Amino acid sequence: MVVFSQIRAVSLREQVAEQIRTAIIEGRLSPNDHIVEASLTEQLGVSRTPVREALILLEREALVISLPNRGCFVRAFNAEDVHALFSMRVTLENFAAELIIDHLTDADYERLNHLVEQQQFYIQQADFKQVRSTDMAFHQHLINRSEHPLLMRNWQEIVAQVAAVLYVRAEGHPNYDEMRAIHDHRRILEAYQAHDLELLKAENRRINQRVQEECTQALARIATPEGKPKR
Amino acid sequence: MVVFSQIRAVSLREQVAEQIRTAIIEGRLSPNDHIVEASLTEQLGVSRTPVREALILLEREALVISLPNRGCFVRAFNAEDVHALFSMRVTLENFAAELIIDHLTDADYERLNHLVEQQQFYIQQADFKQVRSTDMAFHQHLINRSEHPLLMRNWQEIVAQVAAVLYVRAEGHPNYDEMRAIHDHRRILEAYQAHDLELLKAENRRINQRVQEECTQALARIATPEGKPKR
DNA sequence: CATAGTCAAATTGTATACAATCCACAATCA
DNA sequence: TGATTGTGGATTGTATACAATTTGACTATG
Repeated sequence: MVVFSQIRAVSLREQVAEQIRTAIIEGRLSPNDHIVEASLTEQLGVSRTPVREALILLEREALVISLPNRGCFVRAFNAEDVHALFSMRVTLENFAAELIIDHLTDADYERLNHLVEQQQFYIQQADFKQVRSTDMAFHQHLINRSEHPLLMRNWQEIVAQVAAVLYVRAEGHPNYDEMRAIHDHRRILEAYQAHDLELLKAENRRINQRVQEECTQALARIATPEGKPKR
Repeated sequence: MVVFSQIRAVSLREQVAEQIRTAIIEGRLSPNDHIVEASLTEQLGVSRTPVREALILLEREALVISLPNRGCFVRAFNAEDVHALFSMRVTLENFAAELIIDHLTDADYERLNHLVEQQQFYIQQADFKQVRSTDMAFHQHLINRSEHPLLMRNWQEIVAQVAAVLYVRAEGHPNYDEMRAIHDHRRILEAYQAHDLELLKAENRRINQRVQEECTQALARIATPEGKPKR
């Protein structure tokens, strides 16, 4: 008899990490910004210890870069980074595809279709935060369905980077056609339902290739002259 | 005039992490062991802060599991974990293969052949620590050659787990034929030199499949009755 | 006998204090 | 003037002190 859901205390470390992560993804912290521990300590009302520990987590997600005795800087993505990011994403998504293509249930398709419709709705509402969120949920569902702990872990580590880069696309590519994602997702679903692994992989490659190019272009448009962490 | 080589300060955090990592890989810390911060503080002669930070790093490598307010426990691998580990390893190695198969130079082949010969030498010397080390160096060289930062990062995160599991194989599979690895590596090199990506991928799958089975068997042999972290 | 309540020991989580390091800029000298 | 060398302030790295949580044994109680 399952009535209650798990309660878990979430440590300050995690809360701090989540706040910084969101700030980076939403662009409130800009690339190459120096993250000073003492400043976060003040703003968040916690001591330096959880702040430091949060920064160690974020360094592992490659959202910040830590230089010894100099501190943490918000990661700046260049074209090569974006390429690496999306090529890894394809690799992981295609791995997930191999694992799940013959195991998706009607409930999965229902859920995935629902997410696509929801995303379309949010596009019409011009609520782009929710658009990103449902978009990510679509991909996340496929990954989770693999029930592969390492895959899910590695995915989690790049998903924040992807989000950060997609924010850049939104900035530097204002007239981006959000409906493309809807069509992409539908084609992915069709390939899954046809149990056509090769088609699916090709679609994933094609889509990520395109998104990568969009991000790279956006990146070039808002090109920051400086390249490396400064202060 | 180059006289001196670079000095880089390596933080206590990293040193502590390295010590714990090695202890786990070499089996001096056993699965499900409770890692008490205060105890490490004494043994290593540093304060709790770098110890805590090192444990956060190791948790990301999935070598330890941290339970809130209860502490860190040495990761225990079961058959599913081993399966997940090696399937991810194949995925990453095959991704690397795609990236580098047409870009390996004579210097690369020379280096790789040298590593194989070196490994064979250490097998004859029965120096199994060095055998593991050169074996890993072979795979590491291929990964590094991809120059794909995310791939190298993800690889780094599973390499310690692989090492820990291979230690289990050594324990529970004492009459393991070390020469198999030599043949495997030669076949990998042949596939690379033939520029036959599909053959290469198949070899990787076959090899990892076999190693996985060996590890699973070894695991079953030294089966610890208890399953979950206790204390 | 089973259940609930209480408390102490161990351990982790957090805050703060102190030491080491880095960097910018002034001071010095050829 | 230009290069090099002190010096101070800011910032991170480390140590330690204090608070919160968990756990298990023990007791009380029906």
